[in-house]
Amino acid sequence: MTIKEVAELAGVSPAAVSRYLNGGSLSKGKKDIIQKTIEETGYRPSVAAQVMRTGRVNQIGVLVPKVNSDSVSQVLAGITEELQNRGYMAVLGSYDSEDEKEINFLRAMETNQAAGVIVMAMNMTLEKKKVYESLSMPVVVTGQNFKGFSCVYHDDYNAMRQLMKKMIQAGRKHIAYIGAFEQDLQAGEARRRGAEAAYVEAGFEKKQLHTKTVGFTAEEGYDAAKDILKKYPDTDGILCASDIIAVGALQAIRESGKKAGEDIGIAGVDDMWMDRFQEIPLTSAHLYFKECGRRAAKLLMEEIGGAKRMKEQVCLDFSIVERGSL
Amino acid sequence: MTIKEVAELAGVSPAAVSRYLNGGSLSKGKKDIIQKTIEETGYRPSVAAQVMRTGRVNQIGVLVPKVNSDSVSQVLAGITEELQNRGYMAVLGSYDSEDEKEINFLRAMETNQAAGVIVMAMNMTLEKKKVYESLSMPVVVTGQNFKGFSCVYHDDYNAMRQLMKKMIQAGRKHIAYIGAFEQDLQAGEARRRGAEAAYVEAGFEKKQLHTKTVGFTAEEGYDAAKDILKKYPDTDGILCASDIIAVGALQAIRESGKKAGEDIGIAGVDDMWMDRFQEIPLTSAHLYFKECGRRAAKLLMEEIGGAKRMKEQVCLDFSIVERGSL
DNA sequence: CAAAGTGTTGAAATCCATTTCAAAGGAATT
DNA sequence: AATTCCTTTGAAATGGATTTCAACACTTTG
Repeated sequence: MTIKEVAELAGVSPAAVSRYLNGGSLSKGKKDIIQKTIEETGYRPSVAAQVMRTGRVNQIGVLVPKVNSDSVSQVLAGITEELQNRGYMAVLGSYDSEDEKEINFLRAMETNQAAGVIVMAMNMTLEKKKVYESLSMPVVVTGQNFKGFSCVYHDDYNAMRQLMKKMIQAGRKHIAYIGAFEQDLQAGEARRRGAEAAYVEAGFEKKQLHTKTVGFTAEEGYDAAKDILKKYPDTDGILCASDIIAVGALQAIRESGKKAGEDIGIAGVDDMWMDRFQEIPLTSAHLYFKECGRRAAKLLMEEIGGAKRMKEQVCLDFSIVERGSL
Repeated sequence: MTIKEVAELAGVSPAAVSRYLNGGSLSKGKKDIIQKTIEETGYRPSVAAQVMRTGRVNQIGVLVPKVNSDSVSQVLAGITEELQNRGYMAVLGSYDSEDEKEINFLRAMETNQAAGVIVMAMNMTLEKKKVYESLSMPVVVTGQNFKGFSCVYHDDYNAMRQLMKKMIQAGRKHIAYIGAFEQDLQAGEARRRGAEAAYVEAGFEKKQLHTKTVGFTAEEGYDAAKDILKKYPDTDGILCASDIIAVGALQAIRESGKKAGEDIGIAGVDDMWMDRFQEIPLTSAHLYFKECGRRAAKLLMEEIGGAKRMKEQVCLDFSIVERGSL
């Protein structure tokens, strides 16, 4: 079923049908007959032809790290929700620090004439930066502040700073920090700095803060905490860069015979659903992941619409959820 | 940069360039000059024009429930991985029991001329079934066995049957079952039947099995378990339709003053990463979610390639991971 | 040496909707 | 009645690739 056939059936020109679909000037009589014909035939215009002619596609490339964390899928959910509401679709690309694949995806999106791209936090190389800058479509970055692009990210620095502050307020003296690298490279960095800042602000010396940096898994959190507890038996507080890591650390604390929340304070970031179902409900910083995705999508829509001239850096708020594990 | 311009620069016809790109017959000399020209110009053919002409798009619609569980994103990861490897892209649609949106997405995929659709488990209404059957492209369903379509799903029935068997073997006599509805409607049903089957096979009477059915959240698992423990204080085993539910139930057990794994056996399904970090490591049935996604994508590719005539129902295996909570 | 077969080539048709342009009709103004 | 000004309309151009078809060059065969 093509526009031509519909036009013939309705006894009008294809141009008239096109105008009907796109809101051009048209007499009432023709409008009616065309509407009727379209309904009867179930005609839907060919997207390919439309793209061909107009050069506009209602698709957005979304580049996602393979890391299968809850936060990633929440951001993704936020993105798709917002895109869907605005009549756009998300085309998914996942990467796992394979730069080549990532670049291929971006290039593919470009030749697909996608309207834009949303990229979830990733480590940026110089080569990739060039590719991003060369893209002919707007780009929005989530999860980190990436100069030169619109971004939506969390206040990782202050979230962790606050947590550290609270932990110190809770009377902890010998604190360790288990940080995270991988993916959220920049976020991991910001969280570490936040922890250090509060630590130093409280009058401690920076070198007293035992720090370990691990991947985003409970296993590694477990190993790190085990190690810390062995090396520094007087540790009475463990701050983790994420709840996943904290869950691992909790296990290590448990095995050490000490009690989390009493002998050893602990906290993480992300406010995952299982936090309140830990033996000692886990204190955490709630980050608004879904909102992050939504905002990113909104920002992109604005850039696509041309309403926005300047890149915008959105730093999302957080809230500390105290559950007694400090 | 169009094919025409490239052709002119290379001193050949557009047809020759097209043949170069698509592997038609071409003399060595022309191949070389065309390759050189394409490299120099960075030409990439317009996807829209290709679709227009060939009617084929390397895009697959993927319909995902909004439920933000780990398993869903694992399946999704499997799907995108496989699709990407084969040069296809996933276009994401998420729904939340809003039939209309779901149907819209399918129709949109159809007019986009997507090569196929993968649908993650969902509850099927008669109206929707009609839509699915009317689609002009192949469909693969994951997470449930849906007559008339190719499917990849888990052996939910036997997974739960085995777990129940093991729980009974562990000496538990007063067992409760917390089932799940929502999304995986069929899977939830199969799991319940599996639990009941093993229960009856062991010589118990079906009505003795206290059953509750809840949503896919730890909160509801907690509430249900709390309720069960209050109503039936002699309960010594709780089998849960998912680990998420089990995590909630564990909390209820903890609060009741009893000890999981000793006073009360417990197990779930999904083998989530946090299972081994529970106070009492949680026994579970490992389901191969990523593989599920991969298989679904493979199946779809076969249908698209036309290699396959018959619909295929793939039932994936599972494996019980005993961790001592029974 | 003619005939048949093989492999290259480019011109032109095709896919389907949008948009420009000019024509035509009708209403309003002089 | 003549002119101007809208509005409505369809013919035709357009976008960028693929593919058919016929022509051509070159081998191979009889």
